[in-house]
Amino acid sequence: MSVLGRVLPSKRNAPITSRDERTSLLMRHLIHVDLFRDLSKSEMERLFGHLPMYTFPKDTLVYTPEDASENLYILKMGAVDIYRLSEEGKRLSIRRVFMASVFGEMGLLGQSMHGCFAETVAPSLVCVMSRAEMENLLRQRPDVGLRFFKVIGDRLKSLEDQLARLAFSPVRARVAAFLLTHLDPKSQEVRGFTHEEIGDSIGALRSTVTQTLGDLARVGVVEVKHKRVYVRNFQELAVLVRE
Amino acid sequence: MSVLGRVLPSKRNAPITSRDERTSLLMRHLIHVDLFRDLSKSEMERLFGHLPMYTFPKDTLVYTPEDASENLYILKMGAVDIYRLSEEGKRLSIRRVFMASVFGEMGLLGQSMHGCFAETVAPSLVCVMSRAEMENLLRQRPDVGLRFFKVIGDRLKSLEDQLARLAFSPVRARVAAFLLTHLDPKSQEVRGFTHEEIGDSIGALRSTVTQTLGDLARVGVVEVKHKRVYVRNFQELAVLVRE
DNA sequence: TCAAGTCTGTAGGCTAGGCGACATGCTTGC
DNA sequence: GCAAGCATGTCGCCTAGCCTACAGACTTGA
Repeated sequence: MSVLGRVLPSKRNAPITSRDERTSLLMRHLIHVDLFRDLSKSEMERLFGHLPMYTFPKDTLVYTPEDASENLYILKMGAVDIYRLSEEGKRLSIRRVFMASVFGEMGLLGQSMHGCFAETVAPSLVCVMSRAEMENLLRQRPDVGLRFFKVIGDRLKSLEDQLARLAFSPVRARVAAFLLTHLDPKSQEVRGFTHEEIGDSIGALRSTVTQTLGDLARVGVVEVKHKRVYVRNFQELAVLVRE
Repeated sequence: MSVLGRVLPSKRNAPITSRDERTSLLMRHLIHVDLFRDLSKSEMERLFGHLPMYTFPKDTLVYTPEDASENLYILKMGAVDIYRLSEEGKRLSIRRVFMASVFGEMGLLGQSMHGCFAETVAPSLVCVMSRAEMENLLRQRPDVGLRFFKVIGDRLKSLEDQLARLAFSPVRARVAAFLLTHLDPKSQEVRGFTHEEIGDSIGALRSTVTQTLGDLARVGVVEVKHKRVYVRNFQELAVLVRE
């Protein structure tokens, strides 16, 4: 039923079974997952020690809309895109998940048919927790539930923001917003997204995004390199978001 | 800080304090709130007996984006619109809440500044639960937390659906979708919404909605009356949603 | 190092739907 | 029962951004 085994039946995504290897990998990454920060190391070991873990190459489906499995996926390394496809095959990216966060939470929320694909955009290490296990954890530790609320609150907020921007703002403002929310504060740049991916996540055509980035570059707000956008005028960009 | 007292300082929205009246109103409506179905009558009485309750006339703000209060609102009677306003004052309706459901859950999810207005669209009876009280309840009764997950899962799903439709579908399909989701199965009609309200909730102009409904009527799919749309061809409408 | 594949730049035609404006029709409160 | 105020019908203009198409640039793997 799950695509896990179906799409990638090779050894590459076979569960990692060596006890030592498991424990080491578990502990090294789980402690960074915000959702579980209330748990002690020993509790994590007890709760997660037996969970299956998978490695996926780039461009691999983790789940699809047809997939009825209700799991919480913990992304320990790599990156995963959550997206929908329209009837005609157009893509709408909902979000990109990076290491030490979780995805697939809709399955836990009684929304198994939520219409999303989850696809790795980099080689990834994923841990899978079933709904039953999660419910069990929540019953034992309501404080984890409260953290979970926070995580989901962020999702709701961000979805409402996206919805409002799509309804109100022209492409230019949506591009500006995308750049600001994906800006790496250190390097002052946005990397890892093609213009097409940006378009898919703000609801615009690839060529329109290229055009818009070109406009922004001409005005000196950004500098565009291959798969890379350097933000030169943070202030002005923040103004453009509000148009 | 809360707008509760500020906007409506009259007696009309003063808390109802008579013990008998309270209990009667509480029990009559709380038992229909899905979120609390795991609780016994006596538990409800104990947990909710002391909560403030308010009556609001039509067109009254229950909270605003500036409102930092973190409450869960239980709508016992009436109807409330949750919406955002753009910079230029354009409205985007997120959803309309009817009796026996809850709203304001974002406040509980650590999103006090979530940018939404809640406004009654009919005379309403509202019960208010603070974040602390809710957290307390969740700690005592994790099963209520699981129900809450379901409620929030529905919200996430519906927001994603709206987002996808806004990104992919033309106005006509969005109108069709609106009609289907707000259709009263008994009377086969959609009532209570002006064309402007429909527009605000699908991200379209009032006049465009009127135009579109006219088109649908000309094709015989619906019949349009004042503030009322009778669906005549359910099948065809369902097809139009997918365009 | 070269070739294939992917990503980006650019341009022209085209239309959905925004925007404004006005006229007519309900309906509700006095 | 009337008048004021909403709600609806309709029209024309106009632009953002879709769509298609192609060419040049960069990157990557063999």
